[in-house]
Amino acid sequence: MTTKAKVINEATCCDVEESPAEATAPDGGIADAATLFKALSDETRLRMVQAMARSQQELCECEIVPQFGLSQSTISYHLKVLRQAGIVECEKQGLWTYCRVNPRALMAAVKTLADLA
Amino acid sequence: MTTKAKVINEATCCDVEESPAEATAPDGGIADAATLFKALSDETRLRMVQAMARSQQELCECEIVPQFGLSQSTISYHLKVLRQAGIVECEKQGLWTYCRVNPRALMAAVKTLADLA
DNA sequence: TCACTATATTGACAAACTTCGATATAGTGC
DNA sequence: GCACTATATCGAAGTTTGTCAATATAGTGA
Repeated sequence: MTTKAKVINEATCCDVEESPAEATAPDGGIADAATLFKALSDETRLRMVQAMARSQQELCECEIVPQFGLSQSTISYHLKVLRQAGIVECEKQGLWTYCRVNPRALMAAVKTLADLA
Repeated sequence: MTTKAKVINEATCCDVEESPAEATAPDGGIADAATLFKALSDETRLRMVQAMARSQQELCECEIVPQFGLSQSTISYHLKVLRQAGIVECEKQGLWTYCRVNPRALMAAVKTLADLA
């Protein structure tokens, strides 16, 4: 590896040969982690997840809508983003859709982050 | 709380009185958490953090640039985002800027995530 | 001083995201 | 069937993000 310590007495700093192998290596799930963090990067979605986490029961989407002052279609969109990232799981029961946090997805993110710290 | 369990025998689901107090309450740092996750939501930035975490020494920005196939200004931009989110810390030494991960910021994110799981 | 190096900033542009209203889909109950 | 409810999807508008080339700023060393 060409990792370089703080040695000031060097001519130039940037004569590092490129290592695309490392850059494009199958880094375990960095792309997945990015998707996950992107889903969590919106304040509304974070609050939605928080509401689900705090509720002991599964939350119905129609209970979420009035709490956020956003249109139903917007909430539905955010829920979709969260579902696609695997952060929440929803179950349809007749007309209603019940949602809950998927702790395993969050814990995977925790692990990724902890490895970077 | 009007949190509702899975009780199917109800007329309508949505006669929940709005509770903006709960929605706009001073939720400890949800906005900060969103900023932090936003900084981590880009694959390039995640890889940059990963590179810094893996390197035992502090990394010089000029070492990062050739590894990502992106322009110097783009890398500089991403570094700025990471710095502003508190995820990395940089130190200028003459011409070079040395960067390292700030584990405390990452651990704060870990805590936020774990609380949601 | 001058040439060179590393980094930051600016302006432009395309792509992606967030939001809405309108509309579509589908279950419930009369 | 019909009216009503809950969700999903679509299309449009406005905002934000990621990227680059060009340029600016600043340190180094002859």
